[in-house]
Amino acid sequence: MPRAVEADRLMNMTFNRFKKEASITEEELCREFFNEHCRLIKVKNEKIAVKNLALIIKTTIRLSNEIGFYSMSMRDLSRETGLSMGALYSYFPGKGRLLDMIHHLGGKTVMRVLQTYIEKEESPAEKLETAVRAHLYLSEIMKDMFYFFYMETKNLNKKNRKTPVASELLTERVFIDILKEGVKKGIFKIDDILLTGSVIKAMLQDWYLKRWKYRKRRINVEKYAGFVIRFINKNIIKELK
Amino acid sequence: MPRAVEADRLMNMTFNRFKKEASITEEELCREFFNEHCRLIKVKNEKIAVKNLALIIKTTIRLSNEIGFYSMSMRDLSRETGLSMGALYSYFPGKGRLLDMIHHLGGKTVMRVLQTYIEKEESPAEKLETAVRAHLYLSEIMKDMFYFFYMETKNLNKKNRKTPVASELLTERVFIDILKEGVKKGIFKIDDILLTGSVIKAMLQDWYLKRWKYRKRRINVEKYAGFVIRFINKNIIKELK
DNA sequence: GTCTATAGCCGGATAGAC
DNA sequence: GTCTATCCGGCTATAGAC
Repeated sequence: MPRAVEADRLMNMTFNRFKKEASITEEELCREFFNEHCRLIKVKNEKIAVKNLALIIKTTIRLSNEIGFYSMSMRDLSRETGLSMGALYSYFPGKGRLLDMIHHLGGKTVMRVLQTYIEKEESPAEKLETAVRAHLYLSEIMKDMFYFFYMETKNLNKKNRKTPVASELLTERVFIDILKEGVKKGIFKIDDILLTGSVIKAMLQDWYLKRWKYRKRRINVEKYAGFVIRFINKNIIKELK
Repeated sequence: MPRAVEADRLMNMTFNRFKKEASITEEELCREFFNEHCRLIKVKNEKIAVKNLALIIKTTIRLSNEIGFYSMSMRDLSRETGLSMGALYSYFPGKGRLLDMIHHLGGKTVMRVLQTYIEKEESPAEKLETAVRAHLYLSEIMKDMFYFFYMETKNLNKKNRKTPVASELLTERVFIDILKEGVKKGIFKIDDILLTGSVIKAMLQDWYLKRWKYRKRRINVEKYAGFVIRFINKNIIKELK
């Protein structure tokens, strides 16, 4: 591949480019949230509702990540959002349901974005790199939400408790499918596809579970992505170099 | 290295061998717990205290892993242990302190065992394999406790909140030091030691954070350990094969 | 739509009998 | 050492005024 073309291709995958393209704005997500749950939301004015939902969701995630969802009282949420107790309850039916609703929103968003990006690529090697970068970049944009998802699963009600497990397996499957395709086409050589998929997922999760560590060490998401991709490739690319 | 000798060396590192050698019994840990905190424990008869502490700690970890420490009420703990509310409070000063005390015990145990095993080895390559296996095997023996540590950090009181962070960095450092030594001796070739250490840690943690996944797939700890070691080695051993 | 005030309940902790 | 009975503070959730 000519150097210029390769450089151009790689340019597509920078974090800034992804951020612009994906354009996952708080407002857009909250509008989706509002439309999906309008039956449960007493406030009917969309403009007001979306604005306050953004505030409520953002604050819930922040407080939960600081002290845990269960430790966060409705009074805390009221104080930090500036909305009264009564007002809060016109945006969701109860504390437990709020957690379920946020989880639901997040799960949908992640899979949608991931799939969109992977479908663009042709070769398994490119698909893999794209999937790794898309996952890492997405978790960088929505880092608080990713952390929140991971830590606050036990507080979900029984009906939704399986959602994170399913979501874990679903994103892992995306990687496993790419690996399988690569092996089939003779591009990858892999001893254990299932375990390779697992550790890829583990490395991706580490990025948002140990944010404090990587921030302190001044490692940005692009550097981490590059490292992870090379680390994986050493194990799966036939005759590297 | 002759085949028989290598086989013999590897024999030392099977999970069963480790389990026997390390001999980390519940009772021994609880005796340590009792001696360390006897000032706070009202029950003075060691035999009774150790027996009930074992019950309390085990039940606390089980319930916390099911529904979260914060969701677990003292009444739940009373019901599940068969001890009355009053009795529970003669074993620890309060719910919050119980959490701190269990964390303290666990952190100490992990580092002690890890260090003991690593010190036995000579070459960096052997040290690395031993460290990986010791960490995985230990987390297999104490899997509930490891999971508990990871998930229940936000509920610690402020004074102890830094303990898990410190512990994360401490065990990571063990691996980074081994990597550095290997590079210095010309055995390893590593682009980024810090990041390599990070992803090693991430792969080790995945073992106890996703127990359900690996159990379902019938992957045992030895298979996982072997895979992880090969995965790492492909990235750090000079001129493999 | 948002507020204040309050109902009603649950959970941590303890006193004191055995 | 362990139990039962009870206190009390803080929590979620709602009623009703504005």
